[in-house]
Amino acid sequence: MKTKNKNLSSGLEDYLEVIYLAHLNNKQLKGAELARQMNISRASVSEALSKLVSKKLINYNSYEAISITKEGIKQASEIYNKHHTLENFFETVLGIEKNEASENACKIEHIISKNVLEKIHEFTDFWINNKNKL
Amino acid sequence: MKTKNKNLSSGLEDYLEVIYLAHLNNKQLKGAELARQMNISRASVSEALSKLVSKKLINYNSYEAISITKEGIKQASEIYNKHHTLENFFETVLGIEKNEASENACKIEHIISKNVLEKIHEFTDFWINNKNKL
DNA sequence: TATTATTGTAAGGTAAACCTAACACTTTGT
DNA sequence: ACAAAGTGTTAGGTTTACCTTACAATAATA
Repeated sequence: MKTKNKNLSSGLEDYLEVIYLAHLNNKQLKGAELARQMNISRASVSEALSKLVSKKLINYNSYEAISITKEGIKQASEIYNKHHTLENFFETVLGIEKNEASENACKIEHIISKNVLEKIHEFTDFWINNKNKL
Repeated sequence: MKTKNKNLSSGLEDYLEVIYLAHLNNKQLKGAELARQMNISRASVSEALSKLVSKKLINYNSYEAISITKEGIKQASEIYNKHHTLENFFETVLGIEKNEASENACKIEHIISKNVLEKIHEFTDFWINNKNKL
């Protein structure tokens, strides 16, 4: 007796994030291209896409470009914001180099709580405005 | 042609961490107790313990207390330090409540890079010494 | 348009972590 | 010392997320 689980797995979040990015950049994105970008087999992408379709986060028909739904955008942008907040904190406050900042953000974005994220965001803003006083 | 993988999975790191804690507190720890603490079946713990034994991170014989090896201590203490550094940062710098700080640390400790961790540590120290100036 | 390239999917497989049920072994308490 | 309680392992399942191989469908191009 399994019911729909509201929360996406890290994996599905990753797919959705790439799709969202393509959407932001007005890039057509097909399954094969997604597979290339994520370094994952076309077969696995195919499976993942049907999950995202059944969760109504994307629309997709074979051989057409993937499109993201309103709800998909909502969820993806949350993840994407987390990514940015983390990356920004790592770079601006901790002085981590962009690449490493991004890699760490990519992993942490899926598991950090909303509240901690907010605090990190606030702190980064605060830091930018006040670090000169130290 | 599979060779030994140097890195532990998150899961095995969790087991090792609990074993390490018992070691620090001079507590005898048997598989069944470990299962209880981690809310996992005895069967799963049994499997996990044989993996840790084969990686020479613990010593273990049925019905005896689990003991951790030198290498096990080395690896566990690294994870444990990460946990502490993160928890401390969340509490001290971000003002997160202990429980949430710990929960987030538990997840992030397995995936954050060593370098970022060090920077967080340094920053926390710096913050403690200088926040009064703001 | 015929051929080649690209794209998508189905089938079947692997590996990791978990589970329950059943059974065997060990320890404890009376 | 023996029954009850506790502990450990095995066998067999599930789920998730990958994979390869093989084939089918579509698109691009000579």
